Amino acid sequence: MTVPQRRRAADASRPTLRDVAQHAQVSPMTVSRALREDAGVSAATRARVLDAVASLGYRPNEAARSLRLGRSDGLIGLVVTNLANPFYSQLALGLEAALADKGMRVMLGNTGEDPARERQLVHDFASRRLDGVVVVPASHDHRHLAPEALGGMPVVLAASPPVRIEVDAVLLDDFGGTWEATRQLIDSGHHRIAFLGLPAATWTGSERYRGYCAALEEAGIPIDERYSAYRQRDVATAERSTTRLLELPQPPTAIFAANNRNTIGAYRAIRARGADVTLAGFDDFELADLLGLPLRVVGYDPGELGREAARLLIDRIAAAARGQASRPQRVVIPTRIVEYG
Amino acid sequence: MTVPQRRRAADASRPTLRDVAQHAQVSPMTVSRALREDAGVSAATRARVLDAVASLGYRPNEAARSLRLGRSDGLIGLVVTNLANPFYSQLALGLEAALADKGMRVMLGNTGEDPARERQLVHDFASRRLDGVVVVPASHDHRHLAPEALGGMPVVLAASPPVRIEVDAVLLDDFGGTWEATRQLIDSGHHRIAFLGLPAATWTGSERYRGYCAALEEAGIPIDERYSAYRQRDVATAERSTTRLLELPQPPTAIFAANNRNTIGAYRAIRARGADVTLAGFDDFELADLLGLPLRVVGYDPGELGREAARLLIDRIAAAARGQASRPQRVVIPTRIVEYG
DNA sequence: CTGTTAGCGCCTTCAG
DNA sequence: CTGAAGGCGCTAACAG
Repeated sequence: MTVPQRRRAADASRPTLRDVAQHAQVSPMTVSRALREDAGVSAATRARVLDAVASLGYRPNEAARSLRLGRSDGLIGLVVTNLANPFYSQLALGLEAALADKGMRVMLGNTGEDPARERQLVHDFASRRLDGVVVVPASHDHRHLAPEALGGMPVVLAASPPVRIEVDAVLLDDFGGTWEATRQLIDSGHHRIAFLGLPAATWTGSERYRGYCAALEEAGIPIDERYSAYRQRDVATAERSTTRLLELPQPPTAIFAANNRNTIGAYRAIRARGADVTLAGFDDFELADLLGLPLRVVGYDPGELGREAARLLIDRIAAAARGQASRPQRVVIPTRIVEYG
Repeated sequence: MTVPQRRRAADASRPTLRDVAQHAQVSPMTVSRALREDAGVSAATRARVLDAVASLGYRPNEAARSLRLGRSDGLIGLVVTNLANPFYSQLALGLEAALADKGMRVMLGNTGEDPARERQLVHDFASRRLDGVVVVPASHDHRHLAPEALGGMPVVLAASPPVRIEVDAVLLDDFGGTWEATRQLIDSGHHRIAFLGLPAATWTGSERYRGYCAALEEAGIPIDERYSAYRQRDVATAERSTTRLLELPQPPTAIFAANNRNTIGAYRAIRARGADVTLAGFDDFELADLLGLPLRVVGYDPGELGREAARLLIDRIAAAARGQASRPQRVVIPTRIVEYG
């Protein structure tokens, strides 16, 4: 029978609570308490402990802590569809900042719009016992995102409301922002307004289309399908769709683009043809003011989405820890119209 | 004496390996082996195990695994200065993608250019026993980033080479890219070329300035300090600095901007004054082609930085696991000149 | 091929 | 105010 070694050899591994205890001539328990400021440790002892911690360069092992506590220590997952999109990276930054304030961290996952990958990621996050997860869903049916399916891990959706599950969500005022911008186009005398849309199956896509339709309807302008049949996600496709719109016998005099990809694609097409069309779109973006074309965008603070998601998640986690279950909340981030050019 | 309860009550906690073992009528060890495809489990047993896993919805507890193995399971830290900058978010995306391929994950940290926060983040990551960390340093002295100071956690620097420590690094061809772009400005007949720089204490700032100086020197053009004394990080400051340059008695006929913030700031100033100045800069950016001004940029693939960092780190981690220590590597991502307008 | 033993580092519970 | 015991879920090292 071999003697089990207390430490896995003299490798570069960090000192443990035991080492600190030995160094400070106290029991491990006392060190643990001293470090967590658990009332009931004399000032003198605490000082000795902190001294030992400093001189050994001790840092607690989060894995052990997690295991013992049954939860990760302040780790939140973030699942987005495309981090290269400034919208999501700013959301990530807002989330990171809000959590870092509370000593928490973000674990990152990118789905590339693939629902299978989304499912895989949240399950992995659940395995890792993260305290919670913020998801910008790529899927339409969210049942795999239910906390009950994830070992009780709280979930907050961002940019899209829950479907077939009940969880908190942070949303943009997709409908209202689009409605307002469209109304302003109408007010400036436009009647033939085209809509350059996102895939209709997406929440943002359909809400923004709804806002557009509502504004037209309200003004008594019939919705002409020829002006709204194009649904695309990337700049190149948006550009082609716009070109087709501009080639109609009676081209639109204004275009509302459902997001920054579409706005930029539309801009490229308009500029390439030197067309006389007024452009408006959802999402503000850098350099929007320098395009040399009157442009009206629906702006908002993407970081705020992240910060609000953090808030909802932290509240939810705290409630769960107390065994409380409250009704899912829904927060809407306001939008504002910004005019350029 | 109380009976210690095996499970912490009937809460929403996930089934454990033991539960699976019981369900499959085998020992926990067998389940462990079956799941990790550790050779030496009969096909029949494995099938029973997998069955039990499926019916219980079992997922391994990563915290326990980490604790037992003394390392986190495929977790890499990423510390950047500003995730809102597309450069870093694309780097993050490249890293995430490269790691996800190997079942690994990224933990995110944003320093906001604050060295104190950088130090805090890497130490926290070390506490969490991450397998390694990629850092875009905000600090100038990197001793706090030495693996020896971090419990042996491997470190890879990005965008900036190590100072006072020896670790792997992924760099851009800051010098070469700038040199080439400046040379091209000279070749097109420019003599009074201004340099709109980053803080001189930064690696990228000084390397790019060096490239600019080298090109001028090579062409026999003396370096005129009045054309290169401005060093700034954000668009607004760059715009003001450019305006000052344009107001010189003998304004420059061309400007090289050290990064996309400076290029955009310069563009704003040039456009506001309707100045006749040729613009070039480091970093490609969206809409660069639509500014309606001839523009030459030093382009490269930011995602490649992340992917290369992943590669270096994975190699380093594997080597460390084998107890090998090889010389630090340095990878340089090539740049290319892109012309617009 | 499968099971037993022991312990990773920490914290909850109970004794002193 | 401090210490001892024990176990969170998993797996390396030994039996059988």
